[in-house]
Amino acid sequence: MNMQTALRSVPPTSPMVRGAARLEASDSCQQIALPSFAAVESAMPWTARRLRRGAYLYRAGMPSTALYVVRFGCLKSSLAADDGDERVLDFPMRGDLLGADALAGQPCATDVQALEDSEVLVLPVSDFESACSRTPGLRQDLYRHFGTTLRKEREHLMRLGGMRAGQRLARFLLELSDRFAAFGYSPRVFNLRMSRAEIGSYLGLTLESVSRLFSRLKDDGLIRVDLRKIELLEVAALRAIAAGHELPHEVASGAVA
Amino acid sequence: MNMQTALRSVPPTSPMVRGAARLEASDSCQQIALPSFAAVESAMPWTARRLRRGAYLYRAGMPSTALYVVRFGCLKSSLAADDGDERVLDFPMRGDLLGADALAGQPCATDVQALEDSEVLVLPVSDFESACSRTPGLRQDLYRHFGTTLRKEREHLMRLGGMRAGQRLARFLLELSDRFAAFGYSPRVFNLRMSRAEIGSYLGLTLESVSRLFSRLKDDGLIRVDLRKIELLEVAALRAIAAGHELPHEVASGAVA
DNA sequence: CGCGGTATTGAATCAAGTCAAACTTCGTGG
DNA sequence: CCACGAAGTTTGACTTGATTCAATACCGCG
Repeated sequence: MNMQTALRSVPPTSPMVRGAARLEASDSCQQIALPSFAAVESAMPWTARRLRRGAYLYRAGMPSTALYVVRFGCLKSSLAADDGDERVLDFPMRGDLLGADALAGQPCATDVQALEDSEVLVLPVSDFESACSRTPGLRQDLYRHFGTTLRKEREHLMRLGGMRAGQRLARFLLELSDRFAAFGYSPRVFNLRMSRAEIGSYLGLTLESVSRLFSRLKDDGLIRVDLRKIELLEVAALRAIAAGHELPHEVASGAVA
Repeated sequence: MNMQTALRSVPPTSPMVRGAARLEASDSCQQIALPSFAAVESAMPWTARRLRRGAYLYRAGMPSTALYVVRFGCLKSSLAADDGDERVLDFPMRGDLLGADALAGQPCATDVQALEDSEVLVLPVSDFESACSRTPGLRQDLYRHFGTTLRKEREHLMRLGGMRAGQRLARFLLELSDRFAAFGYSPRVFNLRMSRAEIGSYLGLTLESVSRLFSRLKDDGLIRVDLRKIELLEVAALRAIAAGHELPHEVASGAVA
């Protein structure tokens, strides 16, 4: 397909896009999804693949040939509903594992598109599977990955069913905050990589509702928001909203405690 | 339908509930989730466990020790939202695999309760894991299982986000119909095992809405419904609704066939 | 028989969606 | 570098689908 597009336009600094086995511990990308990955004894060939903003890693229906671990950037996995328009399922970021359908020998189930310039580690499925057969720890990691993925989906289900719009958005912001924090970035100030429409699709809301909710949070002094620049001002209050306490009513008029 | 094996209650003294390795092909329970399970060469100890209506297979937070495959019956997996009330995540039935958290060494993530008298196959996790290490096919099945589970969750996500209430219920009914059909039961006439409240929780609706929607479908002549007894009369029209075409307008007015 | 859990139905309310318009930002190419 | 058009965002007015509250009916069961 479009292998050429973003494939190996590798940084001039590192001539080695290919490697085998053990990555340095500092390469934290796989630490999260596959902690024991670095400990794999046998050679495990891998490739890096760069994606420009807007480029697709793969699309639904394509034969799946590899697993991917996000090294940096932010992507969007989505699926076209039968009524045509897309529904956003997740925003994979550093450390997230993608393309697990490959393990089941099934075609790609979703579209995955880069929201900003990103890079993923490519793990050919056959290599991975054979590594799995040799390495219980890797299997374990994989199970854990599936477990946490399912858990996240479940939580997402909770969000969509029976949760007010404000609650959903508050959760979304806090989740993003946590993820950025885990990367060592600021949990209070960050840039959204996705549009209002994409957030809305993810949360089961319209883009207008998302916009309105942002404005509301801003008016209430809980966040600062300018386009995609976000700053969380009252995390405690946000947590309260996320927990369902719609508003402790006139939260902190002056109390920044 | 419920084979005699079902009649073995579970007195601790009964040696008959234990077995090893290859189950008969007729024991279709694992065919669905784990096709190659029956082909496992080495001994794979298993136990059957019966659950009375209302009994819990496990509860969220409990240490997980085994995988389960439903042999017959209908269960409910749910999770208490932080606001207290429970959210139904799934209605596992024959062939469905439960408790995959065990593989990741994590505690049970959900509550699982029997909606009617049910039986599950118990597969101790250590045995299962060792069988996995020896049997690529079993691993493959497992991957496939995770793949389809994720796919189902995704579909469920689609339902909850951006889908009208009528659409959700229509989908729910058709999905049930398909599952029953796969079991060899009638896809047109069946009994709901769950209450309106549970359906509502599953679909992200209130029980009143569910009730109303049932009545509406009945009035429109698409289904016959009496409490939990369901008969699908106009499957095509239901599919149309499920697909988003709200109503092909005055469907078959007169055809109560 | 009457009781408790379950289901249906109605009326009023409200949250979120829809439609529409104005405005800002961003990227592209002149 | 600026201008332009496309895309993204905000905001308003209005509509509506679904919830909420509440009353009633029903089934199954002891």
